[in-house]
Amino acid sequence: MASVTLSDVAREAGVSLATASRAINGSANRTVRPELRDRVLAAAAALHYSPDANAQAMARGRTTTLGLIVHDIADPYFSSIAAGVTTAAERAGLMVTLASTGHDPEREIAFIEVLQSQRARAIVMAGSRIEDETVNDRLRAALSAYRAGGGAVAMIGQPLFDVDTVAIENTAGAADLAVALHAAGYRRFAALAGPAGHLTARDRMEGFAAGLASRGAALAPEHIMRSAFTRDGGYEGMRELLDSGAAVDVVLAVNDVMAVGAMAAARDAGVTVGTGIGIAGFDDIVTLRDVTPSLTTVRVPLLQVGATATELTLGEPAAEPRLERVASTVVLRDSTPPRA
Amino acid sequence: MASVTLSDVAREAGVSLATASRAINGSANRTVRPELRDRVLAAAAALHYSPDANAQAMARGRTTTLGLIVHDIADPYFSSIAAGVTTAAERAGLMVTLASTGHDPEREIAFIEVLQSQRARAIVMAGSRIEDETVNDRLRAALSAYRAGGGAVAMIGQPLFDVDTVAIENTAGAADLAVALHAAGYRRFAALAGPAGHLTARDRMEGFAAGLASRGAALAPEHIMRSAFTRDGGYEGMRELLDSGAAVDVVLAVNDVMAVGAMAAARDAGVTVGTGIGIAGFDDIVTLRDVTPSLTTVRVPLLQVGATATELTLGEPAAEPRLERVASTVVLRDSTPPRA
DNA sequence: TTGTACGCGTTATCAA
DNA sequence: TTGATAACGCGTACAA
Repeated sequence: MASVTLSDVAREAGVSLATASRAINGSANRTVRPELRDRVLAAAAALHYSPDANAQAMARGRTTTLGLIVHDIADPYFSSIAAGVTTAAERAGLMVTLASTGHDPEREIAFIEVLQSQRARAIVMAGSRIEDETVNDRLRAALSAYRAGGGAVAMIGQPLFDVDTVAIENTAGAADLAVALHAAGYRRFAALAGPAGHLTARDRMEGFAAGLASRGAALAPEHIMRSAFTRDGGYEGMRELLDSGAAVDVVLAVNDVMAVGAMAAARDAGVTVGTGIGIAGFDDIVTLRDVTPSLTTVRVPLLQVGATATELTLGEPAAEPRLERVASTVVLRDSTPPRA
Repeated sequence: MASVTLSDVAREAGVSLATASRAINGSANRTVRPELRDRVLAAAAALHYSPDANAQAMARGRTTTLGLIVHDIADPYFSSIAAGVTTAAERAGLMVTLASTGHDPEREIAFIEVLQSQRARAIVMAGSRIEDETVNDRLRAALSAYRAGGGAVAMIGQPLFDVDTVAIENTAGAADLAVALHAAGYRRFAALAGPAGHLTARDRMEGFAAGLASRGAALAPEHIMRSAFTRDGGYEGMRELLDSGAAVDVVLAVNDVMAVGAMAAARDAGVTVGTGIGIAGFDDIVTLRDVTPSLTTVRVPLLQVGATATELTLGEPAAEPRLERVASTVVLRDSTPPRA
C-alpha cells in the first residue's frame, strides 16, 4: 500500500496540508485562491492521488456507506429490491454494502453489528420477519444500538419494529386477490401457506381468508399446505396437495417463487395450469414475464420499494417512525382464467 | 454519534488502551492475563462498545471490504454470481460492496475509483467487456492504479486485462452447443447475436460458427440478428427474424435472457417453441427452471464462478495473472427436441 | 504481562 | 486566504 497521501500532494504543490485538503475537497471554507487550487489539483493528478475514504470517515465523523440486508440476493424478489436500493443510493452518493443472510436471523443480527462497526450511515433491511420473540428482541436490540449511534434504519415488509418501514399491503392485496378470483368463478380454494411463524406468509394468509369470507367462502384447513417460502417449497406443497386428491379449483401461493414451483409440480403431475387448476402468486417478480401460462399475482413495485426505503433513511431522522405504504394491485393472468 | 470508544472501555476496565485493544482484538501478542481480559470484555459489553472499522482500517492499513461490480444486479445472471461472491466473501470475513452499473462503462470506472478510495481489499468485476479501446484503456488504467495500491482484482468473463480472470468457455461451449444441435438434426440455424462490439456475444458467435463449420454447416448472414444483450433485445431480434419469413429450424441466442425473450416473441407470433422452432440460450440462469418448454442452453456454474473469482483475489498475489477456466456444458432440453 | 507514545490520512479549529 | 496543529479511534513498536 504505497498510496500517495494528501501530504504528498501538498508538498508537491508547495502548499500546506490544510490548503491541499480545502482545494481538493472544497469544504465549508471554500476559499482557496484559484491559482493555488489548480496547482494542488495538478499535483494530485500527477501523483494519482486517491483520497482515503476511511481517513475521511474518521475525520468527518460520518461515512458514505449504506448497508443492505436481504435473505437471498439470488432470489428475484430481493435482487429487484437491491436494484432499487443501489440506484437510489448512487443518486445520494452512497455505496451499498450487501449482506445476503440465507434466511438466517442470526446472520442478520451479525451483519447489523458489522454495519454498525463500519459506521454505515443507514441500513435497509428486506425480508419477512418471523414469529420468534427471542430472535426479534435481539434484532430489536441490535437495531436500536445501531440507531443510538446515529444510524438510520428502514425495513421493508411489515411494520414490526419501531423504525421507518416500507409496508407492503400483504393483507389487503391478498384479500383483493381472493375476491377477484372468487368473482372469476373460483370456489374451491387451496393455499400454499409457507412456513409457520413467517409473518409475511401469515399476513397474506389472513388476507386470503378475509377476502374469501367477504364472499361467503372459506379455505378448508386440509387445503392449507405448509412448506418453505421458496420455489422448492412451492413445488413440494403443490405435490402434496395433488397427491392428497383434494378437489380444488385454484391454489393461492403466498409468493411468486412458490407459485412457480407449484406450476412445475402441476406440470409434472400432468395437470394443466389454467384450465385444469388455477394458480396464483404474490409479488410480481420480474421472472414472471417468462412463465407460461402467465401467472396471476399481486403486483408489488419492488424497484420502487427499494428506492423508497433508501430515501426514507436519508434526510432528517423523524421523531416518529415513518410508515410508507405501497399499494399492491391484483393482476389477473392466464393461470387463472375466468371459470364458468 | 455518541459512540463509545476503546478508551472508554479501557477506563471502565481500569486498564490501558493497549491492553484493552489486545484483549478485544487478540492481536499477534495474544498475551493478556485472563483476569484482565475478562474485565475488559465485561466493560466492553456493559458499554455496548462497537469497534470502529474505519479506525481499525487506518491503524491496520487494510480493510475488510471487497467490491463487486456488475452490470445489473436484477439480472439473474449477475444475482447468482453475486450470491456466490457474498458466500465466499463472508467465509473470508469480508463485507461486499455492491455496484450495479446499468451497463455503463463510465460508471464501472467511477466505481473502481470509489472502491480504491475505500481501500477495498479486492474487486470482483463481472459482465462482458466491449470492443472500445478508449474505454478499455481507461478501465485498464483505473484497475492498475487500484492494483498499484495493493488491491487484488478478479474479472469474470474473458481474459482481456492483465488480471486474474475466471474465464467462461464461451467459444468452446457455443461450439459444443452448435455441434450438439446439428447432431440432433437441426440444419437451418439463425442467431440472436447481441450488440456489435460485445465481447462475450462475439466469442459465443464465433463458437457457433466454428461448431457449425466443423459439421459442414454455416450460419447465413441474413439469419444473424443484432440486438441488445437483454431479454427485450432477444424478443426484438426474434420478432424481426420471424417477420423476415426466414426459414430456420433453430435459433441460437448468445445468452439465456435473450433466448427467453425470443421464446416470448415466438409465442406471440403463434410459433410453437420446440416442435415449431428450436431455441437455445447460454448460461443456464436459475430462471430457466420455470420456463416452458425447458430451454436448451450451455450451463455455466454461476455460483461457483462468483466464489472462485472471490477466492482468486484472496491469498497471495501471484506474479503472473491467474486464469481459472470454468467448463461450460451443453444441456439439451425440450426447446430443441431431436429433429428427424 | 502491561503501559506509553506514536502513527495511520484526513478534516477542522484557530491564528496569522 | 493560508498554515500550524489538534483531533478522530485504533494498532503496535518499544519500554518498563
